[in-house]
Amino acid sequence: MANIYDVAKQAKVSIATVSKVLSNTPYVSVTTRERVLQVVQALDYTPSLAARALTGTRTYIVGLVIPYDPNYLFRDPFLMEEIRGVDDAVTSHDYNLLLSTASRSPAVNQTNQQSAYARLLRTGYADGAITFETFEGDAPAHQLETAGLPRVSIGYAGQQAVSNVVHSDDYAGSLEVVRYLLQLGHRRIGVVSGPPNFMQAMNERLRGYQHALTAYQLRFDQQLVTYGDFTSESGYMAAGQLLALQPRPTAIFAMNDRMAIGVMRRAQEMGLLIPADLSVVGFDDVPLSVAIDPPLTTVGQNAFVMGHTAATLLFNLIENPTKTFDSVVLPTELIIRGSTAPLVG
Amino acid sequence: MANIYDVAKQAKVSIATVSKVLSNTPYVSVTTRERVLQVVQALDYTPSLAARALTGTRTYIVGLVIPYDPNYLFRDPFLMEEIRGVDDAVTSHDYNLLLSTASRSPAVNQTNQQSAYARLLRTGYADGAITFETFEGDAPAHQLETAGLPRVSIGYAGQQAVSNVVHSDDYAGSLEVVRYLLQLGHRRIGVVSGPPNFMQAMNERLRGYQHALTAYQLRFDQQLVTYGDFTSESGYMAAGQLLALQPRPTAIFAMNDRMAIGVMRRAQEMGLLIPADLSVVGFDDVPLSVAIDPPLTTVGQNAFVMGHTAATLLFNLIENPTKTFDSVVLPTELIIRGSTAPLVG
DNA sequence: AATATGTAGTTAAGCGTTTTCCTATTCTCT
DNA sequence: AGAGAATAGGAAAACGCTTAACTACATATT
Repeated sequence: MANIYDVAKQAKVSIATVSKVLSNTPYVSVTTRERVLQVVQALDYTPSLAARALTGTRTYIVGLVIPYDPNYLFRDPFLMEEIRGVDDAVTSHDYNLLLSTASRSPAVNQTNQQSAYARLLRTGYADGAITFETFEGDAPAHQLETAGLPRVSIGYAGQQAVSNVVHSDDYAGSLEVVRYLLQLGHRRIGVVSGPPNFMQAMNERLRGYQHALTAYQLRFDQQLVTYGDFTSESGYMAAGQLLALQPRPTAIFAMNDRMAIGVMRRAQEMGLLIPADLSVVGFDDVPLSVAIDPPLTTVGQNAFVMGHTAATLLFNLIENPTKTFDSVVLPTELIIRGSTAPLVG
Repeated sequence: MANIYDVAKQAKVSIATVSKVLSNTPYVSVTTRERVLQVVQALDYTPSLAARALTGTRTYIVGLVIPYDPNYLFRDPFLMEEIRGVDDAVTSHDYNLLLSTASRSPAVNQTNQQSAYARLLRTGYADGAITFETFEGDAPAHQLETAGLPRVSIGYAGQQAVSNVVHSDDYAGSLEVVRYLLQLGHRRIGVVSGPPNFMQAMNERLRGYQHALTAYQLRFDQQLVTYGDFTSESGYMAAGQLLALQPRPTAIFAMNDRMAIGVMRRAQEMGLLIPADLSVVGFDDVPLSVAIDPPLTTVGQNAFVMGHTAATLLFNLIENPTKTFDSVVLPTELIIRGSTAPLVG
């Protein structure tokens, strides 16, 4: 592979000039710049990451700390999209992504003694890091921060005062979809949430639900809230519970699409027509939600954009480490399809 | 952070000696070695990756090329486990993982102009690469190979003559489970496969199915083969098709556990008892398969081990690039649970 | 006793960049 | 026209490590 000397020689300049051209430093004449760039092209020259890193300026690498949790796999389709978003942003900044998987319980994994965060720091080899919602308390985030490594987390901060987080506006999305159901005339709205205290996002969605009710002077009824584990099977089960209630709910808000699909299946098996007898809404807007019958009304959130945003924010932070932020909240979108209808009678 | 000079100074040796100690080069006295190691400990010294890479010997980084395909997400829980296995092996070798996501169709992603493979090469920054089953033909693999970069792929080689691949013994696993059903007395065994020509693994499992039949002098009946898309919903649909057949199959082999769960649900809804009226088997042994009722008989394959193995093989290859191999096939395990029973009557 | 061999450790070159400090040339004023 | 500023480019140091080549000494071999 060509190095900077090869370029310099062919362009008849010093390596310093080549470096300047590549870093857009001023005081290089247009003709020289052009000439150098042409040689760069011709030789397919890419600066060596290692050498760049060694000079101490930039490593052109950001760490990606992926949480691993047996249960967490539920979030998977989302995770993958988020990663892709991160990767996209990172790549377009000419950066690279260094991966670490982090076990929730360190014991799971014998060989990995150090935490993913510690490893990231040890190599001294990243300009920043993207982490996901910190199960492990704020220790890891702080660990990175005290080491002076810019970090952006995807997810909620939790009780801890962690800054630089990005997540969807789960509260508002939930508020909006429940308000929509209320406007349709529904008053008894069942809920299928995620596992209690598993993800902050679920709490936020519950909060949105409650506030929507309050706005309509409705009492919150604990009976109407059930808990699934994100699988469509658990939605199916939860629906059984909810639809046995007297009086029966006329709408069900499942807090992800897969559970909503389970709800629909159960309802249909019970002979209920959707949306005539029961309105069903989900959350996420997974591809499957358009494919089913009737297509699912849901709250859209864009995992790719989330990852992309997080990475972009990280680059801002790398540019200017003092410009931290509290949290960036991405809007959700109410997507009305065929699974909801006004309450009749 | 401490560097090699700090260590050398404290240990009262030259930096060369420190380096030798760390790389286990002979001709360092035990006392000196001990002393150096103690200082290394005390200073929490870790060699700079950048500097190491620059000397041209090793980068201590391997690339991980993750395929991305909207449909591919179905394989997700598996992918995540495989990645974890890779990460585990890589970490225990004191290596790091550089991530690239590769889109099946380049058009999906505007910003990523170059293929993940090309990017990996450009940085010149990996000692090897792990890739996943190559949708994109053998071009990428060859691209890496001609660049002299050791590579191991997880999955099947496809039609192309790609070496250094590792995958499960799908054929044998399938053969074994179908033979087991045959031994139980079943003769009409329905199949729910994956999307046609999507993954080589599915073809292998079909081949196993056919050979098991042949061994029992049974004719292969195309009617008994249906195709799902790995979701439990698709298993549910496929089961409807299969169970409408006359005479009805007495056993169904779903080629992943999620589809098997869909099959079970459909059968149960139709009033069939499992395993009394219908035996059901899956493939993969996902955590859920023990949790359902009855627990699912399935073919276990270990994604973590697969990833770990691939990485370990890659390190062998890095040590000795000439020692390539054709393919490493990981055994599967027939796991008999409650969803299968001898055919009665 | 002289030479060869083995062991322990050091010196110094080199990896490919970035960047600071210089020098040289060309403008721009007065 | 001459001084100072702006522009253009180069020389060389520094980043932190590995390794080949070397020195020095102790031990073994003849």
